Amino acid sequence: MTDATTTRDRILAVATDLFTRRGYDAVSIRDIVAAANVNLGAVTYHFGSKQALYHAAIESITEPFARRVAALAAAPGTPLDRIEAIVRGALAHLLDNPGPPIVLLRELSNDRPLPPPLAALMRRNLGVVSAIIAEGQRDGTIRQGDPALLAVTVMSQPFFIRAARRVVSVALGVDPGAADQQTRITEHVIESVRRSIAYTPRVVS
Amino acid sequence: MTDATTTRDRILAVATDLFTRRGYDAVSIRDIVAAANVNLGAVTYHFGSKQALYHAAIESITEPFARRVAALAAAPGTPLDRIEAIVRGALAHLLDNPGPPIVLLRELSNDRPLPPPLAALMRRNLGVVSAIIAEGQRDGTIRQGDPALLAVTVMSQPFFIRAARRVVSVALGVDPGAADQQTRITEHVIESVRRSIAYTPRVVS
DNA sequence: GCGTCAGTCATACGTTCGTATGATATGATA
DNA sequence: TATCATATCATACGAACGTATGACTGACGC
Repeated sequence: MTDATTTRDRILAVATDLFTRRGYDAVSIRDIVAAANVNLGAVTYHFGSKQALYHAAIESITEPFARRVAALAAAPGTPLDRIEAIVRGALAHLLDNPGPPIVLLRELSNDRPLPPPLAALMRRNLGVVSAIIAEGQRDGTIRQGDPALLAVTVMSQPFFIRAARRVVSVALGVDPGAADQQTRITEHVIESVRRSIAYTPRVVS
Repeated sequence: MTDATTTRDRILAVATDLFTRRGYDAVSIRDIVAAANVNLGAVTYHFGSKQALYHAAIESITEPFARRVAALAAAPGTPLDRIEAIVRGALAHLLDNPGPPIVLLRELSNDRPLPPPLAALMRRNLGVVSAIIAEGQRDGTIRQGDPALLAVTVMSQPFFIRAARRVVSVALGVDPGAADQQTRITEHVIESVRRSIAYTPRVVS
């Protein structure tokens, strides 16, 4: 079962899974090579070090996500619609691939420098979203405010909802992984995001 | 300088700081006792184990935060005003005490069971907020929707903004620790939260 | 004065860690 | 067939880990 790919690929796949679920420090090279059924020396040989493997794992997680967001941002539509499409797409992606939010939040919560692939992901996504927001502000469909801060508010929702799945689970008292729950959560997030950034003549006093 | 308190208290203070900044696995008992200027055996003696010390550290972080939120929730005012006061108070607290969001997000991002004091914090805060939201829904000032999900949306904002300080810093291109930035960020969060939960006759199409 | 006992201390135990080393196997090229 | 780079393998190394142990210290009640 583990022999379908090359040693290098198997290591990367296993490492991505373990690092995501447990974090860098809680995963040893020996854990990885055991799960991948390869020799202890293979990680050093193929990646150079544990840290280099970690960065490669992050890269393999963040790249598809950033590509998807970029594609949605480039689609036609009004700024608000494109934001909604991005949030919807991001949430869908993250519900299937919990890697990015989990790793990002974990890395944001310690003092070590942000791994380069993660910093790149942030810059790409926030840049894309805040450009759309600025566009919406110019045509009057999005409320005033710092586009960068608004972008953080927008993108934080899918990230937080997914990373804090266990919070949501406690809050709802049900399993948030069920399909109908996912739909409910998605619609809730979309509605909240739209409300928090759309232009409205007046907010209820 | 480190002799002002008892050995036990010094260990707890140092451990809280280190665990918060680096995470459980990245901090060794030897790190802690060195920083606290106490003997290696002191942690085992006073707390029993590294894990027990970790839980004590979490407790010391979350307790004041939960107390503050509970106090704000019990103050008089309309539901929306109390929500705003809670968000404002939570943000102020978290800007000075980054412990709770950092540790919470880190713990949410791995497979291990949530440490009991953290689970308790979540339940207390989300319970308090969703009760206020339900009250606001009954008197028509807060929009319809699952109170628990709305509570997550509300409380996620101060947590995320604080935990993702480095995201905000990248997004804004400035140091978010500066006082004027903090004010800007606070007002932004308040506005976003109010918009996302307040009842409005109609959202802009 | 003298046990008693909570607290502190140096040190040791067994384990696991990341990485290094050198031998062996494999497969394409000549 | 001989050569040679690539890959895999079993081990070894020194360091750091959490925890255990037993000796020492000093204040207190008797």
